[in-house]
Amino acid sequence: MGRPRLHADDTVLDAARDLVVAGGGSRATTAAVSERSAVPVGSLYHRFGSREALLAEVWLRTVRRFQVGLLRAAAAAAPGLRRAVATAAWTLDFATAQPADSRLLLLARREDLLREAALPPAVRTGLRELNEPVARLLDRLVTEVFGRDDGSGRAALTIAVVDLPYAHVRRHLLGGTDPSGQRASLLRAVRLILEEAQRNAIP
Amino acid sequence: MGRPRLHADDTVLDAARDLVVAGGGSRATTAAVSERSAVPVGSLYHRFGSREALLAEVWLRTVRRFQVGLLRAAAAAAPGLRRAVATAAWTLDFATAQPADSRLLLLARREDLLREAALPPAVRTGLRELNEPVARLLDRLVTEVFGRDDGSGRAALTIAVVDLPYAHVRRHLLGGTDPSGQRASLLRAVRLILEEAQRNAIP
DNA sequence: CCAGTATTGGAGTACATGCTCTAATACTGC
DNA sequence: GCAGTATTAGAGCATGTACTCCAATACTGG
Repeated sequence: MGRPRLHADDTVLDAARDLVVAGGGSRATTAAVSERSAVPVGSLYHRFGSREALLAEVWLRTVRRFQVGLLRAAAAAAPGLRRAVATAAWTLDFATAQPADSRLLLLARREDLLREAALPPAVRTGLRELNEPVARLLDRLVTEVFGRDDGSGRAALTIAVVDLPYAHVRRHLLGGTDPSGQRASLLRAVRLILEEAQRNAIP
Repeated sequence: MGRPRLHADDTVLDAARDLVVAGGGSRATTAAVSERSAVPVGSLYHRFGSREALLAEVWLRTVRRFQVGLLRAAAAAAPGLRRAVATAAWTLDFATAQPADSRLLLLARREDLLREAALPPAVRTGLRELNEPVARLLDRLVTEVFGRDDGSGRAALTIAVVDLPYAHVRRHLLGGTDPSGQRASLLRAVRLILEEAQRNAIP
């Protein structure tokens, strides 16, 4: 079945990710990825088809890694507030465990890496289906924490569990400090916001 | 003293900013900026010297606008908790008043727009001095709110006054909704976090 | 050992991009 | 009106970029 592969896909994806993280999407040129990964451009195109498809794969791999851990952390926690806080905590823990991937999620935008129009169909559907399990998790958390599908509850939950940890980690990664240093005080803030929203929601 | 200027600098900077916000730093090519602003490339180079310098100017202008307003809002408020909340509020108000600039701050990184090495010295020192007044403001808030330079107090303050408003505005700008809609509930959360930290800090 | 084949490897190509150059232009002070 | 000059304007150039092409390579099944 032909000549065996000499370079693992992850080698290429790691190189591309590191370049994007270090200097923005435009710095990950085919030549730069080739040099950093020691994989010739010809091989890059044989594997991925185009620069866009390669960068899309970088993005997909990272999002998948994050979400697998997120769903696992949420599943392991007790229902209600506990689960919500555990969800928030995962963003911090991911940043500590996988700093490079975390940087990609926090510092690059999808639009910087890929124009959806110019992608192979398989990748496009992959992208679209990624957010679904997480959306379902949020639905579940809303009903667990607020008892019903409350609109303003959902807003508070998103802020507390998604946006606030995101902002926190982003600031630390940009500043070069360790986000887990203030883990306790961040999670306290998360809990406070949710409890306050609970009080407002059930008057 | 020579031919009068036909195009205002801000016209060019606006065009470049909008391109960056819409599609990432790499989309703001000299040709694209020229077309969108209706200013010929020759004029761009006559004014700004290089593409890098132009993008740096875009960044500087936006950061300056944000920080001038921030410092003014903080100065106008009463000391202590009030001032801290007013500081947080400014991030929201800026997003409402200057959505395009706000998008730039939230969605672009400095590294995406410029490599510090390749900049005129004046711009480089400008960049470096930008954050200083804001850092001093944070110091001042820490002592006002917590009485002394408390480490955990500083953590809570940064989370409440920087991270939380950032997260809130980001969510709304990405989703296309108006961040000021939940202004009251966001500021309540800011106050809650700070009060809780005060209780923990002075036991 | 011999097809058959998937992969390697890098020189070569067409094109986009940042930037330069110079003539034309339209104002000011004298 | 006449220098003097800052700005306009866009054609042209050198370089960097994504991508192609094809011979060479190294494995597998028969």
